[in-house]
Amino acid sequence: MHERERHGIILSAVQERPVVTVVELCSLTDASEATIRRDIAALHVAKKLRRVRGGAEALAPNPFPGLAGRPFAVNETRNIKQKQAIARAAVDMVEDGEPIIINGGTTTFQMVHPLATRRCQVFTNSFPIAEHLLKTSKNSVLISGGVIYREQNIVLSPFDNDVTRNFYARRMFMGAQGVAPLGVMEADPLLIQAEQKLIGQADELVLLVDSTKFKNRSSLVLCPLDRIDVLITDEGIGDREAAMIEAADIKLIVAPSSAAQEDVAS
Amino acid sequence: MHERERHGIILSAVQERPVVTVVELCSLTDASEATIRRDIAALHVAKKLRRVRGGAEALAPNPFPGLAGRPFAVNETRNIKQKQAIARAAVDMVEDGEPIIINGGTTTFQMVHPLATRRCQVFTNSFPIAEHLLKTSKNSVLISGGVIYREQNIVLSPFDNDVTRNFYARRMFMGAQGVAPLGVMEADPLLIQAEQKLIGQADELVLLVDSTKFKNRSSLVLCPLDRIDVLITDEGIGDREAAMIEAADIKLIVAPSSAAQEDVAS
DNA sequence: TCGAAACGATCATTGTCAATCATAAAATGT
DNA sequence: ACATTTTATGATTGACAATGATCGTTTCGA
Repeated sequence: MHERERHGIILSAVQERPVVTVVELCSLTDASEATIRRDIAALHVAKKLRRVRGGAEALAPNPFPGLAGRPFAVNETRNIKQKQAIARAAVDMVEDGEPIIINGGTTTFQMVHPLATRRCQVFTNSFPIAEHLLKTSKNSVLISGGVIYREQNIVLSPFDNDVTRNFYARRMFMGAQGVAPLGVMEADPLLIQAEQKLIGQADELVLLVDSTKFKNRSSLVLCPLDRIDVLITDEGIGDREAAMIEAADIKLIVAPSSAAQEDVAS
Repeated sequence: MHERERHGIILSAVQERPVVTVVELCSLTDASEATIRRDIAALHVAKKLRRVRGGAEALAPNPFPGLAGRPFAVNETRNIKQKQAIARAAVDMVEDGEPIIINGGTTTFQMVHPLATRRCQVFTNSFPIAEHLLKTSKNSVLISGGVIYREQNIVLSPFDNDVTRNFYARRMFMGAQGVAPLGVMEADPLLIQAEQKLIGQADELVLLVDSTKFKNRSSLVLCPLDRIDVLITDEGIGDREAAMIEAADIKLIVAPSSAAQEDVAS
């Protein structure tokens, strides 16, 4: 782990949460507290964040006040820029008025921003996505019913006969923990359940994964690769992975992450 | 939990309702009373809120407490004090851990405040209630699935086979537009549908209506009076109405509106 | 007036910080 | 090629701030 890497992790963590503690950053970066403090101090004088006792906080207030106090897990806040570019490319696929399904996740959550000016019919199992779309857009929002899991930020019914079965869309957008020749991988059994329920309610599965996900190997196989129709990722994807995707007959979309990035202030 | 985080939680809690007690903030933040007092004192000198005995209050009263960005219709925010007293009496009926059903509505919404320090299992079709309980309490929250109606602030599935049918509780708490010898009256067809779905999933129906509702005559009969088991109202109820309620074999609870009032500045 | 709740002060404990030193890897000089 | 310097990092320690618990006092309502 190099200095740049750590700084990137620290900055993305700070951007999505009001405060991040030194200890949290230690476990994120496998660095010692001393190093994290030095990093925070350096980023502080560079005016990239504000140093506070116990950790660091973002300079600008959190742009998603709806999520304050109940953020996504910290280790899922990385690669924000790539995720935003991917989410934008995903939203570019849909037309106004079109019904879509969005599965919960940190990458798919980024779709709420480009969706703010749209008027689609969105079905989701993610409470934060529903909340955000409800408050900041005119999209028609549907939510699946069931228990609201705070940690995973999803709504999941233990029963099969819920409203999910009555919604159908041409496209479903989903995230994942990892992508491998074996298939799409996910870590959390609850997320697997939630995604399984939604797969099958759409013709076309669109997978949103930043390029680091190709290196992840989670333990649970969500579905085989050939179930996926479109995969959107960022420019960090390697040739081998791209070949793997296209060999599985998946349409590969690489979201431009350089040009359209600087204007995004999250 | 660190200082900044607590301050954020305290400030958002104070903005969502006129007054927050120290004890409520303790259960929200898992901090001790001493720490909360220190935080409130610090935020007071920082002019972020006003310190009052028992807790803290917002500097500028929020005209639509709890409903940032998407308030209920303004004419439904009347009789706030009575509604809060009624809601408190309703929450007093339930024990920690008990499953309850709360139907959407402005009166039932007030239950989120006394529920903040509880740990019940709450099933609701109200998006704001679910949202609030998720963010400001440790209750287990379940939500019905379906279309989220912005105006009525409820989630309603057009299908019968949703998760609602799989949840059962001893008590259901509901509001209404009016109460007459004919039965419980409601104005909005959507609300009728939503309430109809929930009635039947509970043994006991508890109706929360402020005393002005006895004069309302809406057009739609939700259910006959004898379907109601308990009715909670405020001291403004007249003798004739009280007699009517007890004639229908309904347990009448009059929430004391004087004692618990003065701390409420709406 | 009395009792309960809230408050303020105090103190022990815990957690956080800054300074210092040791180690290892990379860069540099001989 | 070898030794030295530089740099980044991790570990240790004493100082200090934050927290939680206790206890006596004050405030408020009955």
